[in-house]
Amino acid sequence: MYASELIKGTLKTIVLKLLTDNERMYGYEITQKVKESTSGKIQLTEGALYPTLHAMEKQGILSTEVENVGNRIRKYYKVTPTGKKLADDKVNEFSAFMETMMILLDIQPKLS
Amino acid sequence: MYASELIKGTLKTIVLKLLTDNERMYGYEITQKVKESTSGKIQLTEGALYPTLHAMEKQGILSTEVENVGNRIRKYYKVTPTGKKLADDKVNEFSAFMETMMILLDIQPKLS
DNA sequence: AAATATACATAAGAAAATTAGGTATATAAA
DNA sequence: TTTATATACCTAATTTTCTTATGTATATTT
Repeated sequence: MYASELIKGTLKTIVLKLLTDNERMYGYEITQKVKESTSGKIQLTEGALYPTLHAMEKQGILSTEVENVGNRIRKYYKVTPTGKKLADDKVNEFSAFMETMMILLDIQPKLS
Repeated sequence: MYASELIKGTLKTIVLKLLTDNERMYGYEITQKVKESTSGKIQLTEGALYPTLHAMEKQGILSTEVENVGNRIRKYYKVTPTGKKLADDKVNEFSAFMETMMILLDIQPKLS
């Protein structure tokens, strides 16, 4: 796990990226997907995720579809067209930010 | 300029890196150096920097030397031995974090 | 039967930054 | 020469964002 301060500010970017790649996902699914694809190094907390999802819906970045799975409720999120543009911008911005930080901290990326 | 939320959490790492490379620097100098070497893309605000410097001194990460330059005061900061270890850790952690984010966001670093 | 996993949610508090203000000297421009 | 900009420090109120804690409820595994 990384120091939480590092992860700060990247939540929206991560959510938008996952939702552009996956058509629709529900909150809990997002937490599990991030945990899995980062080998547990990034773990989104529900206390941070849910309020952010609600805010993004309110802002028209995401839309929702509620479904009943058995007796449980499941709330799927999708990116709106507005959200798609924002997703691109956010990912590109993070990419550029990384380039800048690599220069500033004098670090090289691992080649894969 | 990057969205401020992106830069959040990186302030201490940036300060520690600069101070390990430069022996000693004063607050204003740090803001200018960062601005210059990122072509203005990262601009530290004094309201964020000074309280952080004070906190780091209190924690034994940095030590200070006050000097008079003309009629003005200048407060130089240096990393303590404790700070040197932390600087390494912080930079390595950010580096690892970037690797993780590159996988998660599916972005490649520019080769230089 | 109890513990863990799934799945949502909110609310109090902490942490970290922004914004805005304050003091003061030095230098460049109008 | 006065005004604006640059240098150089600082703090305080507010905002933003996250953590921690808690709550509800069903499903599944031990």
